[in-house]
Amino acid sequence: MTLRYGLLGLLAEGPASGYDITKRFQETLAAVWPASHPQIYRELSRLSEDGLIEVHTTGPRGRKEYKITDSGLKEVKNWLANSSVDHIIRSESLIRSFFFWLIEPEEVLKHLQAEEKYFASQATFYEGYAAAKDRGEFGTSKQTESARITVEAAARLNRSLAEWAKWSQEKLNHK
Amino acid sequence: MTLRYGLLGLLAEGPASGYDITKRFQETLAAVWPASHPQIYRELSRLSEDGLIEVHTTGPRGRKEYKITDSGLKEVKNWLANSSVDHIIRSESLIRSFFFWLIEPEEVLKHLQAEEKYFASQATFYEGYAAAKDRGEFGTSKQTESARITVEAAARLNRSLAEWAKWSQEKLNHK
DNA sequence: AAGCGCATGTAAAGGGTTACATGATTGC
DNA sequence: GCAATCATGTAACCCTTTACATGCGCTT
Repeated sequence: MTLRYGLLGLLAEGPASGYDITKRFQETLAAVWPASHPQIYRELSRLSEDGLIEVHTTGPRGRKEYKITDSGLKEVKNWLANSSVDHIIRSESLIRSFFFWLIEPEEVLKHLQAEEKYFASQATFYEGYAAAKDRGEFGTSKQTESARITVEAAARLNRSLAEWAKWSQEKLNHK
Repeated sequence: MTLRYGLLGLLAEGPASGYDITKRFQETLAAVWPASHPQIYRELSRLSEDGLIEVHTTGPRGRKEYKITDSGLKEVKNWLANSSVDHIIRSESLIRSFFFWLIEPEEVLKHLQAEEKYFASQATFYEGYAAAKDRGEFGTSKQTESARITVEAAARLNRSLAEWAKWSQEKLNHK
């Protein structure tokens, strides 16, 4: 159901087509909830069937702009305010660490170095994004303020995983 | 494919039945990669078909103990050493934050308080677990050392999300 | 007129959850 | 004898990914 609410949330900002939303998802939400275009188009059809969104305008090349309906807006708000949070997190990166004992320490170190580099570069990216938002480069709308909070989480998560990878290397070296 | 390698990894420690592995998954890997028993039984059948594991002994109540084969062991090791890491992380908790602007600040604060509490309690749990491991309560095997690294990640992740939730509340209050 | 990017979709296959179902053994 | 727990599985459904498919519009 999460994708459903993600789409409603994006449409709450204003009308958009499946294509627009796909791009928006890639740009902003891919870090916390990836979604591919077939999935998005299908879910938009369902939302439309259920009356939570409706076709606003049609453009060239069969472009369909969707608009959120009143019941759709009610639905997202209710999700945000009253539903319980699903805390499940899956990380291939972390499950791998559980099995490090199966390979040679040198290979583990090599792996952890690459992981540290990856997470650090991600963290740096989000930290820079956060700083730009703080300088006001994306305006001061409510939406921007919420996005700032999400970016903070992405930055912190990646930074702490980078530090974890570093800590793990030290742990392996000192014994 | 990740579940597949997770099962092979657990079986690399020694023979176990689907039931045993389900429990083991619940206890140790649920934090980083949840798996339900139907999924596990199905994957074990496939692994057996593919010759990566084999039935070792059969016990009471149709209990089947599986044992990893040489090619199975080769397969996990190869996964760990040579395959590229999938860094995708999905978090409903974080995608929600992107849409905070849709609800009242008081509701956001209430929500963030609950989130902070949840993540902090998880963090405390894993930190305690890590401390127990450091006191040697789980022995000093290679497996324990790897698990220690995974637990460290779980602790850090949850701690940083708890801090993020706290930071977000302050951010909302100071403006 | 050719090629690129816009824009929308379908199809197939696999991953994952939830509910249902069954029977055996152990402990009280 | 009864209840709890062990132990395995099937079925139905939904979510997600990857590959395939198509046609329009703009730019060069």
